[in-house]
Amino acid sequence: MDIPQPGEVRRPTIEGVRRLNLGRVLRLVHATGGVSRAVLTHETGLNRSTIAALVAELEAASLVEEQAPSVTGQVGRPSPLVAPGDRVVAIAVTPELDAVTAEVVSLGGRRLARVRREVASVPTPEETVEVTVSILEELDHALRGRLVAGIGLAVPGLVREREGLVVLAPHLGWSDEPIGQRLGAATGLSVVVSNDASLGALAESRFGAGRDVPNMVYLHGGPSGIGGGLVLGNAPLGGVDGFAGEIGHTLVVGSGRRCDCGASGHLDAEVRREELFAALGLSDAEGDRIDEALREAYEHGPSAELAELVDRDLELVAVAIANTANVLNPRLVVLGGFLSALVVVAGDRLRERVAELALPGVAASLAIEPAALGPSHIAVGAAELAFEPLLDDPLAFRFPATAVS
Amino acid sequence: MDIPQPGEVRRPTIEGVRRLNLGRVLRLVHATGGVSRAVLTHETGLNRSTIAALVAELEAASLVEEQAPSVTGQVGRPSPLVAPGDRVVAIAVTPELDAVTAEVVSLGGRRLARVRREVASVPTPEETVEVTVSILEELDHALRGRLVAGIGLAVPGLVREREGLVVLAPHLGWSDEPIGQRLGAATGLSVVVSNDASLGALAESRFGAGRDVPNMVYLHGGPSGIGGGLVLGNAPLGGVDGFAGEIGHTLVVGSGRRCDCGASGHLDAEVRREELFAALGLSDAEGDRIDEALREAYEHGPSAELAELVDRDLELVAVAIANTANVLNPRLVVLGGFLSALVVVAGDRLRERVAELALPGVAASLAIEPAALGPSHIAVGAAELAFEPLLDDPLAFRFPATAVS
DNA sequence: ACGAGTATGTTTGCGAAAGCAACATATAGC
DNA sequence: GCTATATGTTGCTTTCGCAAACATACTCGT
Repeated sequence: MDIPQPGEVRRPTIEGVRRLNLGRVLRLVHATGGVSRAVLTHETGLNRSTIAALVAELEAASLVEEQAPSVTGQVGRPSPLVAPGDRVVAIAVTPELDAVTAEVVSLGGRRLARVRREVASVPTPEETVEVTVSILEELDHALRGRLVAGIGLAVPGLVREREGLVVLAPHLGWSDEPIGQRLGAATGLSVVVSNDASLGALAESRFGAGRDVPNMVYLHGGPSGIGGGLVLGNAPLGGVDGFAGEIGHTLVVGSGRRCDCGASGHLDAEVRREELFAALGLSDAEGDRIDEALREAYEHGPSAELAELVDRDLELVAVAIANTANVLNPRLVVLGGFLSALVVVAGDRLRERVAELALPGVAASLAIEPAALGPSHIAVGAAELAFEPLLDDPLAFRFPATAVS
Repeated sequence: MDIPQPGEVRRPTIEGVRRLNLGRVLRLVHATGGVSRAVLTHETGLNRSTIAALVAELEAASLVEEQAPSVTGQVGRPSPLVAPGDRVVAIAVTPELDAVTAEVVSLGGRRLARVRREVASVPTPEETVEVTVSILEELDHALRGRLVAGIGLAVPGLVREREGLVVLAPHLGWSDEPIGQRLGAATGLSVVVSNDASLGALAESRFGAGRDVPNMVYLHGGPSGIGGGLVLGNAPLGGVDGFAGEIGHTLVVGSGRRCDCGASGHLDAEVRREELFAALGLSDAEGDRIDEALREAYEHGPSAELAELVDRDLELVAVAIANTANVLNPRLVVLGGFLSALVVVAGDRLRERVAELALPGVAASLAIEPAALGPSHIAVGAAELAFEPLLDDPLAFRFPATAVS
């Protein structure tokens, strides 16, 4: 249920080593979607015989499957492919203003099913639980015989991760909702709750633009404002309560507009999705088309109004990135949601401004990229979080009985 | 030589477990300055017999010493005290505008010797190396027979830690100086170089206000401006190059004064030590008396000019803290240098303003405290950093031959 | 002063886990 | 079909931490 905090020391007994190694192997299989045993050997630095034993143990637990070696054309005995077990899945739930969506994601990251259930009005926590349960019943056939590692719930707002508590989600109108507990009780599954942008960060870090980059900052522009997430040293940084990453609430202009949080001049208040959508003539529902629409507008020469808005947004985002980069010295900043559109049409100008605003050394090793994953990346991150306890200690993990047929 | 990055996995072999446990024990002995074997047993969760073996191994390497049990008045057989070996030391070097200081710090944190050598003009890297070598010769008697773990060099500026390279230290007039390498060659010792505020953060985290607080932000107001350091998950966060923590270069007012770094409105440009010193009638050399002087001024009622300056500084520091806290969600912010004086005279107002400016959840779990260590805490942090490789892998560590008599 | 109770140190044997070496096997290249 | 190469497989060895039994030194109560 917990995200392992960096610095939390695993019990350093001999069995602890086994658990660690099992976790490392399963993590590699999960991250790659399937690797040869030879690669596992090289990647972990462990002995051939040890890897064989570890894989056998994971296979006995149906967490991985060994498959015939693929034809590689390489010299030497072919190494069998170790693939994620297709019975193991996690469920990602995303409540939005007009719908609740649940997706079934397999170990290895394949999306097996997706059900979006529209709701008449902004869903309450109770409705979210109800709808989720109902979707799970609908998905019964797809889940029969599967091992469900848990549910990951992505909420646009402040979430106290340890307790599964939504402290404040202004756009959903939720406050102090112990939704993790409720959804857990209703489904019999273990539930992890997190901020949507933090989950986007996790997804981009593991499968997207941040692959192989250990120190990354993610900025997400969503319908409910600008959020962010941090991945430092390959681990998601949650902070004390799991609130970390709220880069939207950084001062970017003096005496600026009033922010929802009470302060003024925050990025979240100054750079608004609605404004960009209005300037482009896009409706709210066409959120996924923003990259394309903005690029088209720029190909034909943007209107003066649009150009001015983009320039202003760019400048303010540059300030926020420079501030954050000076504090964290990351290798990469990834922009997602409607912010990725800004990088697509004017990435070089953004990079230029950040280079001017950030400390020279910091700017020199900083890359700025648009998100590589599609709009469903938040679900991927939510599933990822739900898989985490399993990946940390594969054999100790107990799948809930209800989900096993 | 490297700071271990969180997420860097130690080779998980069986000998790796031993190394890890030896490190944990030595770290505990170092952090406490001496503990009973019984406490080590409870603290590590290891078996009595295991602890006995580990301590014996560390003792054989003269890293620790077992001493007669102290009279405790407790039931049961008394447990022998495990103290840091008094032969093991690190050397902290701090070049300043008008002097170079070297201190000998023993494992366990006791300061054994301190030599401050004044220089006529701001020391160049070459002079710093020369003076350090000369101080070490002077300290020869104190170092005879000791095991010197290494040198920690604290520099006010941007330091690429991995390479021991000072990228830019404006106040010393250094840029792109590979001082780590040079000082290493001149002394035959391994040298680690870091930013002074980052080292202050490390010291406060291990021995000061941040004891037992895993997530901490440190803000240091020194003669060369405002720097900072981060300790997250008990580990110092350096970022990609070791530049992380530059909270002084965060936007706190729109269209403000020009900062040395080229941007405007940064905390470092807006809150100046000189201004506070001038308002208090303090000379630059009386830096250590600032807490006292400001408190005295406030006891007698501050002048209108002073009160206005403090209020302004307070407000700007509050903005920087709120921004940083929203991004990192730490448990504690520690203010050092002249900034600690602000907390001492007006801590409650500062806390109040931060509570208004930061997100409610973030502010709720945030404490703001003045630094608990004296002005020499940067040296303590530098020694700490020099000890790090030894604490990480005690038996693999090889002391340089030159220092062993 | 002496025994009971308690916490800890010490010794010994055991089990778990990873490494290693020798052998077996499957591929590419000639 | 032979050789070189890379990998899987098997059995043995080493390291390490743990548990249990015993030894030791202290407090407390009588």
